[in-house]
Formats: sequence, structure tokens, C-alpha cells
Amino acid sequence: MSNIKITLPDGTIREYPKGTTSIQIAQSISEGLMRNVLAAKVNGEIWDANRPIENDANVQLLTWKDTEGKNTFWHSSAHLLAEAIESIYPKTKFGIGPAIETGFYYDIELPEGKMLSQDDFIEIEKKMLELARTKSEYIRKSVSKNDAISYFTEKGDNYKLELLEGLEDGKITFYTQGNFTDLCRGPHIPNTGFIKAVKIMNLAGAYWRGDVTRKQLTRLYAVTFPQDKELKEYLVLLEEAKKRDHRKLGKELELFTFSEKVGAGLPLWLPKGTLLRERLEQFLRKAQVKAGYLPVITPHIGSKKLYITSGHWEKYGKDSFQPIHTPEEGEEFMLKPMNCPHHCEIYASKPRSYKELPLRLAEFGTVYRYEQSGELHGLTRVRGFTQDDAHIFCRPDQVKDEFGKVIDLVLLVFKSLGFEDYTAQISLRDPENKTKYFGEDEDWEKAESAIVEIAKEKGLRTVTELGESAFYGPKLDFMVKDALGRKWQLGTVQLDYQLPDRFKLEYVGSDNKQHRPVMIHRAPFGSLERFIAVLTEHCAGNFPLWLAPDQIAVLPVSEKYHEYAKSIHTILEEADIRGFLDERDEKIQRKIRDAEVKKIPFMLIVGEKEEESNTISVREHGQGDKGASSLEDFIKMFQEKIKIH
RNA sequence: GCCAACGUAGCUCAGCGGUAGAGCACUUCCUUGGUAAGGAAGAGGUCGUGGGUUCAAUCCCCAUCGUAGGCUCCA
Repeated sequence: MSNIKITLPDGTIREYPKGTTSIQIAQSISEGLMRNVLAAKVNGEIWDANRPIENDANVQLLTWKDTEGKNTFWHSSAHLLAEAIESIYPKTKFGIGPAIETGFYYDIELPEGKMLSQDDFIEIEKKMLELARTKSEYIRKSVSKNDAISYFTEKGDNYKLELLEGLEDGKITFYTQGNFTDLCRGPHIPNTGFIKAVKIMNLAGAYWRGDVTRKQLTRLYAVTFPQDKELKEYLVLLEEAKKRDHRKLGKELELFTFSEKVGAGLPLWLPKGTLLRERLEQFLRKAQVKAGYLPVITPHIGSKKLYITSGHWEKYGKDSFQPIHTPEEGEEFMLKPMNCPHHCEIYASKPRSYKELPLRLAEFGTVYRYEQSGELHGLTRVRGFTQDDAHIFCRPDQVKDEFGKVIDLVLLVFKSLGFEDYTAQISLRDPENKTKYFGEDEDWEKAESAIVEIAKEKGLRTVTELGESAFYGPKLDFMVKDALGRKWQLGTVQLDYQLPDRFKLEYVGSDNKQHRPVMIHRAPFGSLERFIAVLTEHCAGNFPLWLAPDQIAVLPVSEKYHEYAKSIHTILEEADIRGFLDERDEKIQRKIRDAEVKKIPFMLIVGEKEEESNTISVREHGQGDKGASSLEDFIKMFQEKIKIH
């Protein structure tokens, strides 16, 4: 029998008999590796670990540590889930069952309108583990399209038949483990025995092929692990994430609230949240003054005509809050969903010269958008929110420079607030569906290449998404992850050649002719609501000192020292240090506990010792007693800490 | 908007076909206590809302609003 040459990732070349499997390769390296190998990358393609290799190849063995290994594991788990469901509920139809970032899902349709509930999870989990223990091999088999069609026709699974329609004869494979056979490209792990821990997370409705007009299937989300310990760790992690949830912390720290009477998705900012928000605004205002922005203020409503001009009415009119009418004349006004049309009118309020460009108009503008009820989520997805908006009107030759300056500003914001894990998403239009967008091809191409170039020059870590642009231009969005690993868009920079056109904005060039300016929309925070939500989760409610609603708490040991405590508090207030004096009739332990729970950065404890020596005892949140200090030294230290802001 | 789930005191939650309970918070009193919860008493709810079934509904059914999970959408 002839041998083949296998090249491993470290460059070593080993010889094996033709038809060797990746498992056998692993075995030849070590028994331990053999037990852990889930799949293998053969010449860049992911293969089953038990698939024979017939020719010389580069082989990389994949284990749980590799993303591809995990994905294979989870995708195989999806088949196991399906097998379990089929054995419990025969005649179930199956949609698709892919691996996702953590775990996998399977879209299913249970027979005769049977509905699943959370109570059924345990039975399914038990069945899965039972089937896993049989160590059934995942067996790959090539089938002809006709055979595949007749298999699923007989089974009555119209979803698989629909999937088959899109597949080419000769490239169709089935995988079978135990009693379950599925249409699948693979690859899979060697056998079900690798799956040791199973947890069905939740269920949801999901439209078949993501199409609202199609039938809604039941989607089961689940996660599996090769060791029970890992499942436990994962569940602990989820618990930790829940503790950071901004909705929970927002309530506990009294930052914001919602009221059914006011309306869903309309946040009410409580005093502490307002303080925090105002600090953020102040910080950005200062930075914007330095960067040459000019403040403006515009009303919360605008004539419908304004949005007809801007194109927003055509694009979003029917999905917006509907116009409000004046009682006498029946004039129509929209709650403003955007600040840009208003800002365009400010630009247009007088003739502009090329010498005054770029003109940067900034406004913390509150906008209202109708979001579908199912989409509302804490502060991250609301119906009324305030953008730290600005529009830069500039000459075409200034675009790149201005765009770069905006990126610098966004990065300053992220840096000041400790966001290090972000990606920049370049959102371009969908080249397949150009009619969704306004404007000329030529402008789009110019705008898109400008963004790609400048992002590269600034050294941003980028991903490019087609079809994610605004209808008027491409965007550069800054994405960060929240405590639960969900991605949120914060800062955004958008290039726009359309609005200046629609509003017929002009400036007089050095040639004494009228020219059209280019517009850049930008918001470093995105919206204050979402930003504060993500920030809250990011720092688990332990806000940076300069932002904390209460920076200090003065805690007298007993009533006898209230007067001294009051004098301390007054001096701190005069030094612009925010905080409160805890004069409750409680023991000092209690006051400390309450202040710790409220995540107050500094606790200043005053009693007999302190009053006599004219000092304070400093306790830092989460760090315990820091010892005595004079008030002057404390204030100096404090001001040093918040200096850059 | 759609799918399945939930809605009980300010908060976190228990309960159940016979008109409600705990802990914390709150009020009052006692206590004046040195680095994460001192003690006692009290007050607080038409069980989200509107219908229906029933002798009787917080509990069962329907609708509606809201919340959390997902799908679709997102200027």
C-alpha cells in the first residue's frame, strides 16, 4: 500500500498509509490528543476526523481549543438535539441547526401544532445525554439528489426538501448518528460520546429563512460542553453577566426608570442618572469646543415637509410615529427622528463662503423613533433618546481630513472611558440592491473609498459589512460588547452626499461659483442612553470617579460628630466634590455597607479621633480602609484623580 | 409586528379555585455604636388592566398593556 505525506502545522512531515484518518494521525502523536480531536483542517477545509485522507495534505488537528473545533462540536450537538427531539416527538420537521457564537440552535416544527415549553427542556436534555452515552458515530454518506429527495419526501420534511432545491447533485451528503439522519455538509465530531454536558437555554420563534411571510418555526437554543465542569463555569459566567445588566444596576443605583403610563421605551432619568449624563455631556462639549464645533439647538418637532425634502418621509414615514396635526389648519408635524434636516436648514440660513468651511454644528438632540415593541430593551433600544449629534459641512477636499478628526474624537471618548475592546465596522451599501439607496453611483464610490482609506490610515481594526449603510451614505460604526457579549453600536460617523443635494445647500467657492458641500454625520457616544447602558455594564456600575453621581459619602460614627461631619461636607461641596452626608441613626458598619452597595468611590469616616485631630478616615470602594488624611490632602488627591476630565 | 414565557407590597420573590405572605426598603421607639446588615413595633397590596367561566377567580379561559428571550426591522 502506498504512503502519503502529511504536513503538520509546525512544518513536520510524516508518512502514513493512504486512507489514514485524522484520528489515526492524532493517535500517532499521543493518546491524549486522539481523545480530544474533534475535526481536522485538511488543506484548509474542515473534515471529519474519521474521514480517510487519500493524498498528500496539510493537516491541522482541531480540538475544543480551536474555534472551528468548537463549532464542529456544537453543530454535531445540534444533530444530537434533533435526534433527541425526533425520538420524543416523532414526525417533527427540521429546519436548520447551525453552531452560533456560544452553542447552537435548531429550528423545528413539532407535529400537529404541539408546542414546547421550558418544562420540556429537562426531558430533552436527559434524552440527549442518554443518546450521547451510546457513543454513536457520525457517519458521512454521499447521496444523489434524487435519493435525498425521496428520503425527505417519505419523511415528510418539506423544509429539508426546500434546502435540497438549492443544492447541486453530486455534492449532497447525509450524516447519520444513531437513528437520526440529516442533510448536512458536515463536518462532525467522531461520535456523540464527546458531548458530556447539555443545557437548553431558551426557545424562540424564528421565521423560516428569516422571512416574515413564511411560517414561524420553534427555535431551540442550547449549549453543550465536553466536560460537565465547563458547563458549570459557563452558567456562573452568565450569572455574573446578569449582575452587570444595566437594567438591574440602573434600578439599584437609581439612574433611570420606566413607567407604563409614560410609555414603553421612554426612559425617565432619575437625579443620579441625570448627573452622570450631564457629566458626560460636559466632557464632550469641552472636547468639541477644542475641535472647533459650534453649538446649536433645534426643536423637537418639525414640519412633515422637512422630512419630505430630506427623504426620511419616503424612506421611513410609514414606520415612524405618525404626524401630529395642528387643530385649525391641519398642518402636519413630525416628532423629529433625526437632527440633520434641522441642521441643514441652519446651514441654509445664510449664504456660505468656502472660507467658513468646515462648519461643524453640534447639538445634544433628542429624537423619537418608532421601534417595534418586541425590540425595546432597557436603555439600549428606546423610542426617545438623545444623540450627541453633529453635522460637519465641508468642501469635498476636506472630507478625508474631517473624517479623520472625527475618528480621533471618537477614540478620545473611548479612551477616556476605558473602552478598549471595540471594532470599527465599515458599513457599505448592498451592491446587489442599489435601489434601496438614494444618490449617484459615483458619489457612493467616492464616499466608500474615502472611509476605507481613512480607517486604514488611522490603523483601526475593521470589519466590512455590505448592505449595512444608511440609505444616504456609507458609515463607520464603532461596536463594543456588553456584559452578555451582545454587540452594540456606539459611535458612528457617516458620510453623506445626498442631503446637501436634497436641501440644495451651497457655498461660494474661491472661483466665485456655487458649489455643493459634503456632509458628515457623527456621534461619538451614539446616543447617551445606549452609551450609558453599555458604560454601566462595562464598569459594573463602578463609574470612573469623575462620572460617579455621588463621589463621596461622609459617614459620622455617631450623632455626636454630626456637626464636624457637616463642616467636612460643606468644604467638599465648595470644592465641587459631589456626595452626601449620612446622618441616619445607624451604626457606622451599616453606613459603610450601604455606601459600598451604592458603589460610592470614597467613604469619609469621621468620629472622635478625626474631630480631635481635624482629619478624616478615608475608605475606598472595594478596597477598605485607607487610613487617616487631612481634608486638604484628600481634596488634592481627589482633584488630581479627575484632572484630565 | 411575530413566537413561546412572565406580571403578587417601593425592591427581590413565595403562594393558591374559598378574597394574600417572607426578606429587604419605609415609619416610630429603643440604641450613640469605629470600617460591609443592632433590636422592637408599625404601616404598606381592589395579586398589571378589561372581559368571561364558576356559588366563589390573584389562581382557569380570552383580550389588552407592560417586561424579559428570540425572529423581523433599525435614519
